[in-house]
Amino acid sequence: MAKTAVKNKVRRKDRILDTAEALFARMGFVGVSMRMVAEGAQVDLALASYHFGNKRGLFDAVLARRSDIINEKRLEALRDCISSAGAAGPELEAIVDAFIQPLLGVGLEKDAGWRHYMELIALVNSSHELGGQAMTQFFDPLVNEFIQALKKALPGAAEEDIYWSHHFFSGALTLTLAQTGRLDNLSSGKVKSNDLEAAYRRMVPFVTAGFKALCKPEKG
Amino acid sequence: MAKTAVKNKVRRKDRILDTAEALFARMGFVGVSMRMVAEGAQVDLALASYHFGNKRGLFDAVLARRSDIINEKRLEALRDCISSAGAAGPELEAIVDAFIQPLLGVGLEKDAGWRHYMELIALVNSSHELGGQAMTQFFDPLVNEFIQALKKALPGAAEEDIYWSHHFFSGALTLTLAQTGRLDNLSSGKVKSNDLEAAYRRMVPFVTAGFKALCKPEKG
DNA sequence: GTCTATACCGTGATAGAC
DNA sequence: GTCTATCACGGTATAGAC
Repeated sequence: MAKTAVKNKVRRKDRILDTAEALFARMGFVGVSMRMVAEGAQVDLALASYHFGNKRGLFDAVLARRSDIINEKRLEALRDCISSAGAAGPELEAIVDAFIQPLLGVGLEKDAGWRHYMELIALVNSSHELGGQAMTQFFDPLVNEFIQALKKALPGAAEEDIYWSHHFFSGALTLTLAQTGRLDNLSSGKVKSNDLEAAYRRMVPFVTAGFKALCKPEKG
Repeated sequence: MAKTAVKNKVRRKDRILDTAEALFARMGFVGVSMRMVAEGAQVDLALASYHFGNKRGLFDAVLARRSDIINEKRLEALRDCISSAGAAGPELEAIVDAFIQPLLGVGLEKDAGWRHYMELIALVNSSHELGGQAMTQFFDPLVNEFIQALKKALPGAAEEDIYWSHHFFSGALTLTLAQTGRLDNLSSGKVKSNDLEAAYRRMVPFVTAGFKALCKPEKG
């Protein structure tokens, strides 16, 4: 039937995206071949090029698919904490929470697709080549919304201090998303780098205190 | 002369390392070919394999060369702040400073070689593939020294909290080392991601406050 | 939309001359 | 130590049948 054909078509396209996501996360853009993607997705080699134009088009499609989803959730969380706060705006801690809760606090890491996506974001954010381009494109429209809320919650703070604080926040978050296991080695197994719930609980107070210490009202 | 021959030999080996460092930093391990390294170093293709065994050997040699240098400086800074402190040990802030000052506070970014190396470390630390392996190998012996000092400066704190705090610290630091320009875009040019001195000044109070907020003495 | 087949080029590695 | 030459393989991309 037509229904089945359409369903099948979608399935293949999504299978290609899923496979590419997992491979890009583990081996980076250049480390992945179109052959590997096709094989993993159990699809013909030419099909990925047909759907996404070329390898870079596939890569961007992988990034865009879940950034749309996650940014919507984060924006919703931000709007929620703004609307439930008074006229003075939400507390700093609530803003910090809204930024990471949709990523770290909902068990996404149990889903293999999301886990691969998180690893990929970690890689991209720290890449001198892609970090200033792809992250700006896919995430910074959302980050700007958070920056506005942070400015309100930190009255009198220098803009530069807010941007740097958010940068440190971003570094802590994305390294966490990478789940490299380094922390397991370092702590002789006492801490698990894939325990995102534990990271989430601790990142909120850590980062909130950092913002408060750095973003004090300007003198004069 | 023999002198010149040896000098030339060393020069070539170092040229290979310098070129590989720059290329690995920008394109990652798989993104770089031995041919690109040879061409950049103006050296024959087979020479890199001769000196370093294979591509992975070259990569490890690149990582090891400067990690030895930088870790020695950091250890020296740590020992200095320990010996100038009293029996109670150094302040938390001094330990945090010792960890990043040799990297961020001495103008290393003006040297192209060091800049490439910093970009490379950023990439490796966030890589699910390499982060839990190469970083453990090349940096964690040093990190363990710092963890010991942190434990003394944060009496009664849970070990897990100290490890997580250091992890957030590491994320903030390595994203800074990447110098991706994302911060420039986000702030409309008000903040420059390659201004490591500005990052250094701000990271110390940010991270110190984070440690203090998270690593409080355990109850009961 | 899907697949077969293939063009064409770059890859890491090494054997062997000098 | 250095270089030439070469191997066997895997890379992206696409033309064209169905």
